[in-house]
Amino acid sequence: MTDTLLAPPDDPNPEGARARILETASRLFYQHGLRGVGIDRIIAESGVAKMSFYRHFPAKDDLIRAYLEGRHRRWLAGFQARLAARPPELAAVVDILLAWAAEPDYRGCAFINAVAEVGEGIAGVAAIARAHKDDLQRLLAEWLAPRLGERAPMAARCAMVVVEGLIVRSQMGEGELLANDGRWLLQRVEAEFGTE
Amino acid sequence: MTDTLLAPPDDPNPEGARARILETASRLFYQHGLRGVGIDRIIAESGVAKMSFYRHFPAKDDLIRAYLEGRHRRWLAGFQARLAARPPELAAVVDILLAWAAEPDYRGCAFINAVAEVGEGIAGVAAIARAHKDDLQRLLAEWLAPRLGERAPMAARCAMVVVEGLIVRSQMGEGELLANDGRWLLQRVEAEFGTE
DNA sequence: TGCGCAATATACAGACCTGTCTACATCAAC
DNA sequence: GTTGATGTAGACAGGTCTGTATATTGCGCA
Repeated sequence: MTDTLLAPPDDPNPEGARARILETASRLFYQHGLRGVGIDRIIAESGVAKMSFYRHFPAKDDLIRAYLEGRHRRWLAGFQARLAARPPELAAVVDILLAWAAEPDYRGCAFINAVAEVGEGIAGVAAIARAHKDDLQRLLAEWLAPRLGERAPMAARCAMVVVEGLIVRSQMGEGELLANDGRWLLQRVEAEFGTE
Repeated sequence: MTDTLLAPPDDPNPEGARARILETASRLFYQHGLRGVGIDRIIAESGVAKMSFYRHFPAKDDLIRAYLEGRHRRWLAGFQARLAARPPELAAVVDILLAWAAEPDYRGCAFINAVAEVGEGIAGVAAIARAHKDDLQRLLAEWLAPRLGERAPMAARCAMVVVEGLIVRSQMGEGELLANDGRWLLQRVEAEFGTE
């Protein structure tokens, strides 16, 4: 299992201008925000010529969408791998989220952050973020299905509210008792939808 | 009661450069993000000269902090006024939040958004945001106290996780079943901490 | 009347940002 | 060997951003 929640890059080959640009942009965008990082910095830190950049990404917004789509795939892959390693009890979700939040460069959910920053200001961003959350909810529902049956989708929907709350509160530095509260809330969800 | 959750400005007098600047900045910063609005636009839309602006706010970051502090006071005042009008049952919180989320210019929590956008990038922003959340949690605990007694602080802490989840999910456009899920989750919290 | 203060209008400096352009190097395929 | 795709290096245009400087106006007040 990887050290970080995020699965490794699609293209592990550090050669290739496009892969290097995406890798650098992912790190910088997540850390400093979409508008907090300029093209020049991404070009400099990825060791690529400006013309190479604009050959692969006609505009900065294209890079932003590619970053979000890549992160969507990698984050979900990493999350799914960790989920699959545990029986379908929602306490596992709290463990995974809090291990993620404890990573040194943790800055919350990249998709919440992107919507919070630019809203509808960059075409496609809101749609990608929504798709990410939908896929995560679906993933949870499928994982819960063996235990909760046809009620799994409803449980996943409720769990998502708690999941978002845990992500945001840990981002705001409220790390103290999140493990207890999160575990307890999700146990309630599980109990509700697990019983007949 | 006001039409919006936000209480009216501290200085309802639209005369005075400082008040007009803050009013304009509040609207624009909330709507387009801190880095998405330039000084020039704020100056133009508030009908103020550039020198007047810099007399009141030595730098843009000072305006940003003033905006967040003002919003902190006004939002909490508006929320408290609505809470006070209802008996301390957590379903009221869901009603208030969803009425807020239904306002036409709703874009989530200004403090979550500010932290999501700039993180530690602007001095003081993270601290103001944390103070806002702490005060909100305290307010909830005090409101719940007549009903839940000494367990009110714990209930408020759990409720905050759900509150953040509801705010973020409604911001991401997931408005469908939030009322049901939110009400149900908070009823669980209430039941847990209300029984002996 | 004249002083002082707050505000206005506007020009400007210097940095940074996105995106384009030219010129050249490498290398594989046909 | 020529062609085309991919890459590097760096200058440049045009816009926007923050923040400063200059000159002027309106007004209360002594």
